[in-house]
Amino acid sequence: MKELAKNYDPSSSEDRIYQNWIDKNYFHAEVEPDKEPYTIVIPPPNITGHLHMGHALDETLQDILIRWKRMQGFNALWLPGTDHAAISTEVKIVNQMREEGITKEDIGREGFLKRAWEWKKEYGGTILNQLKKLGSSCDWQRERFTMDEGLSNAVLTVFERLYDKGYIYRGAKLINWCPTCQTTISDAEVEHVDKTGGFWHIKYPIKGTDKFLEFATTRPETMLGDTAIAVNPNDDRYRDVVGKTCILPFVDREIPIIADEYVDMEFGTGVVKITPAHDPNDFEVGERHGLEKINILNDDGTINENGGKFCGMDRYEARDLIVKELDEMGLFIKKEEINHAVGTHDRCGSVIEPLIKRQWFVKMKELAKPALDVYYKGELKFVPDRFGKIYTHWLEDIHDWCISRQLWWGHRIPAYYCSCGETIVSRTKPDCCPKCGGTNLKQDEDCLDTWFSSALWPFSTLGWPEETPELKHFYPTSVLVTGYDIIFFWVVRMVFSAMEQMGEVPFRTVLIHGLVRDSQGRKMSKSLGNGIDPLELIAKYGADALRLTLVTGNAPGNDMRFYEERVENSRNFGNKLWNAARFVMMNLGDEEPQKGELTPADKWIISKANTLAKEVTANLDNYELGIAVQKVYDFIWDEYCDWYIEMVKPRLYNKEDATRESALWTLKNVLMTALKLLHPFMPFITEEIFTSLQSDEETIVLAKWPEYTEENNFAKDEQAIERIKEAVKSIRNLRSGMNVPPSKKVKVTVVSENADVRDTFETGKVFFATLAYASEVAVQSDKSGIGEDAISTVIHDGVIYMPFAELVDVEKEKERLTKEKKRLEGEVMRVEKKLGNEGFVSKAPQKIIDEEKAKQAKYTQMLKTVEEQLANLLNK
RNA sequence: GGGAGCAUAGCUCAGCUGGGAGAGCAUCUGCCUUACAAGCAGAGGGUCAUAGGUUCGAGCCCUAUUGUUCCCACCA
Repeated sequence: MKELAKNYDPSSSEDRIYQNWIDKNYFHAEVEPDKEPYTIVIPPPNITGHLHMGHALDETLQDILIRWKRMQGFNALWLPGTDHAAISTEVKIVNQMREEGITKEDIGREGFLKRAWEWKKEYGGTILNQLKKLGSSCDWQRERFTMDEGLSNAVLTVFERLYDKGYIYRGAKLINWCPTCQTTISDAEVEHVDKTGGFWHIKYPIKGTDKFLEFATTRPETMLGDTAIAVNPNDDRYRDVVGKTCILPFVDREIPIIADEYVDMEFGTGVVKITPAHDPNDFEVGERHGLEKINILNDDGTINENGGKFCGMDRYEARDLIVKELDEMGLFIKKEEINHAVGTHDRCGSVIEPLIKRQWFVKMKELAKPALDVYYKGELKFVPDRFGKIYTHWLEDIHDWCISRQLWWGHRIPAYYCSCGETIVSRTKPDCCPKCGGTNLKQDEDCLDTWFSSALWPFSTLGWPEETPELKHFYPTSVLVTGYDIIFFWVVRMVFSAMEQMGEVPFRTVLIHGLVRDSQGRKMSKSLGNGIDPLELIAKYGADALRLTLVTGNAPGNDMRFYEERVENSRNFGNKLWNAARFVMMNLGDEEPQKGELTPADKWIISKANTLAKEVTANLDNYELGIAVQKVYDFIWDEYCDWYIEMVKPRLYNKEDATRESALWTLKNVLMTALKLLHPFMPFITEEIFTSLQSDEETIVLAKWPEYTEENNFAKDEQAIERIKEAVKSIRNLRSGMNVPPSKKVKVTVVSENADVRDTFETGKVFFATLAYASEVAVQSDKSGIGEDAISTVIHDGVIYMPFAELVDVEKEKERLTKEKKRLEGEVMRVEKKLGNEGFVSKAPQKIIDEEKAKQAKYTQMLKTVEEQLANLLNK
């Protein structure tokens, strides 16, 4: 027998247990064609990342599913890996270099990449090691990285294929430019932030008249790129000026006054300046009217040579100066404050400048269709379902995806330009130009959007484009677990990529979770400094406690507020379980108990555990993880610890008791079932107890998941024990009301005319006595031998008497019984009203009616007994 | 301008297909009962946002309203 500490200490065991799992290779999944696969690919964290609460939640959910399915006998594969995170990583390295006084240009592309790979080697594994602390049962032998050779090959293959099919094209379009990161970004990466800003009212002189056209703008500096002024064609105010021109100050350009439906007559003055090169709407207007597109910005956000004398100034500096000079010219009218949505870069927060650049795009309309179809056909499900709407809305209103980035860290675009003007897209560098035969080919300088490679993750990680056995066996994956915040970035792109390349969904279900917020409901963020470090919590309370906290009391898709007190409670639960196990082991000693004859109490807990297995499995099947774990928690704490263990104590302490061994057997076996049901949620402590209880050679990781069986269903015994529990509660309530300490034990007499009830209490006499703090228990059919002044409490089909004469305060007793009478009268009335309702009796299901009838009988009987008791009291 | 979520005990939240309102924390009372004081036993506390409707029956379904949070969107 092992000596076990009184308090469970996760820090002393978790790392050891995890190492053992790794050594034994439990998490590795081989291709086994006979076994049904269950696959999850991890949302690859960035190599720059550190484990935060969001990861902890995401990984916990995945680990629960994987561990559960593994126990169910599936060939469970959880494939881990990391994302190269193009911008994040590049920015990080550039910053690091800046501290050393080096720039990218100093060391060149090759030098930079060399450095980046070194950085990856050093820090890229950090987050994965942190995942291990959580207990994640990933197959580490299958770890992948988005820039692995195989995955890079997948990227190039997809690029080439999409290009050949005409889905990828290069063109000069209006794109989102981040002047800080100096790269394009996709629409999904633009975050619209409401800001108050200036709204400058300006007027331009109309040529050939002494009139002006007044308009307002939030970005005065873009006037340098204006190529028209627009009004609504139906606007009578401006009918006569359409077709005339304005003179653009500073650059002295003559720009036409045009009419376009886009202009809202109601808004402002009904006049809009048109800058096709720097605004998406204006771009469209420009296309319709054949306007010139003049780019006035450099990549760093300064004004370029098209800005005349403002050339070289930062755009904001130029803005102020332009307004000032317009004022001097008498063209500035006023400045208002306005609240409007400003596009910012979600990574660095800089204001995005729309501008025209030649970039690579994916044509999305057609690719989106199959991704929508699979959702509407039900081949792809979201849990909860409402997130399907977010998914479809995005796909239905999709724009072409700008995939080129002006970065070095990432997959370089496999396009080669010949001096003859030919563009060749090829996975490998062509020897010569197929058109002119020239050998002076230059590869495109840009890299691909990070999400281009993560979009392929569910199949590239399994070996695609090679037809590997893994791909055949494990694809499509079973479920994808992720937060609602990356549906656009990732989920959407994985689905259309998979549909195009594999012709099949990448996963059947998307399980969406919410955000982990701080105790005040704010997002955890670096800038607020309100982040809670999961690793610190693990060190303090253990990974099991953190996991339990993250999964308890939270419905799928909903955000959760995080309180450390909740982790404390989870830790306490672990300790409770630990002590229950300690109790079992102390009593087991070295025995291996035989089943023997089971008592009603044994059957009751076995039956409860049996039902539990059924319900927990059903909840997990429906992704109701929080409900599932709550049930296991309640079973262990309330039923197993607070009732069953207390019930069997007298049998254990009496070595002569004939049912002692069956008590031990039941204690152990029910505990085993509970441990297994809990294992996916709290893997470490369950393994620690399991191996202590069973043997070090076995593991709960591969234990068989409990299943409901008919032979373990004991409805009658459940009912009997519930009746005793009810009586115990009633007695405790009574004693507590009179402030009787548990140490004061008295004779308890159960009086019932019902033979079954007498039998129940007779059989459970010993533990009933313990639970009810009784010195002895008598069970009889009438009141004979009970003192006149005994106090009583009414139970279903009986009365319980205790000799508390000296403690009884007659007035208080009257009050108590009157209150009880009132309560029961209420119950009887409610039930009778229900049963007297013709509509209820004729329409409600029979089961419900029967239940109500049983209640009617019970409460009527109890009411009658209480009335008798009360009458007796009044007679005194 | 569209779309979605949330509103349940003092606090934070569960409540799965409609069938007598739950948990954790907090509060109050009594217990160091030989597994556990990170514990045990008991108690108080809710017109389930408001108003209608459907139903024999509504926290749950429908409609409207109020408050709140979030997402999407090109009103300069």
